[in-house]
Amino acid sequence: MDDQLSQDLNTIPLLSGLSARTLLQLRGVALRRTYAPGALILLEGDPCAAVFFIVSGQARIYRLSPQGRQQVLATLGPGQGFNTVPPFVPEAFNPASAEAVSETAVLTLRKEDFVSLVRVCPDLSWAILEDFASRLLHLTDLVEDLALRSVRGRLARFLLEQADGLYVTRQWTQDEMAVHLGTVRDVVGRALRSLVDAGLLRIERGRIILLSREGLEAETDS
Amino acid sequence: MDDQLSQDLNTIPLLSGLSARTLLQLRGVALRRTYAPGALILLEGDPCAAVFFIVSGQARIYRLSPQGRQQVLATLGPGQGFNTVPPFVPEAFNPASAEAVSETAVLTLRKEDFVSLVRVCPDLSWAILEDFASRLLHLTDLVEDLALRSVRGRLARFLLEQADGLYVTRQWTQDEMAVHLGTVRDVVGRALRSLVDAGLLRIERGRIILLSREGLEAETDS
DNA sequence: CGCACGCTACGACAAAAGTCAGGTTCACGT
DNA sequence: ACGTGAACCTGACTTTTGTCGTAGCGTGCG
Repeated sequence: MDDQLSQDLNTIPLLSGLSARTLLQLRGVALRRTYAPGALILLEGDPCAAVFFIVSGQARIYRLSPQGRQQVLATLGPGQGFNTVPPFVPEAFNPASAEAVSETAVLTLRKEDFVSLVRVCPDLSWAILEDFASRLLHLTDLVEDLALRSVRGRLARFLLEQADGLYVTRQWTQDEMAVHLGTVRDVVGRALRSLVDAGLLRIERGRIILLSREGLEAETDS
Repeated sequence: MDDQLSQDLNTIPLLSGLSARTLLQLRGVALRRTYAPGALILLEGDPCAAVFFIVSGQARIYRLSPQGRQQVLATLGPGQGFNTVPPFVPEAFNPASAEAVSETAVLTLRKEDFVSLVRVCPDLSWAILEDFASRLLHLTDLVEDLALRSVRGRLARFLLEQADGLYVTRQWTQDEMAVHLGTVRDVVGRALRSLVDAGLLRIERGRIILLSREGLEAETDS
């Protein structure tokens, strides 16, 4: 019983807690797929056919504007699910696009299978409630950011979030930051420089050093 | 059994579908309160003590910036609930402020009562899932609006949404629109005028007339 | 009637955000 | 070594957004 699919299921907290009986059922309907880096997993506006859970790799969830600008809603890693919202509303369309950041493996469930699973399993429905709740909070923060803060303020917040202590080690390109902050590369570049000029940051190859968390916190408002 | 509380419960779809037994339980723990127009119902950042359901009136849910600017997240009417999210996350703080728009009556449940109610009642938890799902979609749209559209575009979308056919009858002040659109009064004023100049709107006392829904749809992108 | 108040109009201005073009650096593969 | 492309820097420029002060206009009320 510890084949590929079982291992995959174990990496997904939402599903791994299910009863042995439900798991057995699940094995019959779950499908495993992999995507190359950059591959489109689903397109916003399409009818919702399935829900996804990431086994390995990362996926970026985003919206596109008519002009082609992006806004990232979330970047998800192993164990997290996406496109789990539309099954619960009457007209089920994918609310956002998703693409693989790195080589990414997912489990998919047809919408109907997912819904009936949730119906019979209170634990699962509770887990999804918690998931939705935290996503609502996250989106609310994002809305506040976009509506009430300048790019500079958003960038400061973003860096504070990303930083592990004083160091942001993950390599972010300005373009990536831009789509997270709801703006464009050039503007991120300027904002970064202006924070550097203000003595709040230092940029070295491959990482960013926060010289003053307090200073950045202050930039946060406005 | 058809006292005040029963009537109140009946106006709330989320709760009215509960079993007679659960309802009885509910009657013991639900509290009725009323708020004058403009009264603050809850303040963002405070520890979450209770969840709310509107019996009559309206409530505006919003976030405040350090500078005092607002962003409205939702305006809710009878039957709808708010502050229902924090009970599902580990550290429960009110995610937003709420104030009564008109004279407003609410039922409140202590967080713990609400949670145990959800735990024992699958119908309720399903209903909340649906509620959360539609709120996630709504917030996602809001994020796209704020990140990817100009004020002009947002205003166009807003008016199209508000309009019943070609007429927006509800009296919106520019200030109210501004807090919905994540901007300030002056800017809404300018955007309105520019849409009027473009021949897409006419403004009469007490209402706004959309002269061309197609034209406004076009303004929608950007 | 006259006054206060809320809402709006308008113009001038400042700041922020977005756009564009040219040039630099650096990693990578041939 | 060389070319290529991605990422980034830079400055100039436009547009959008935000801010301010002043003024008009209607409604309601003493």
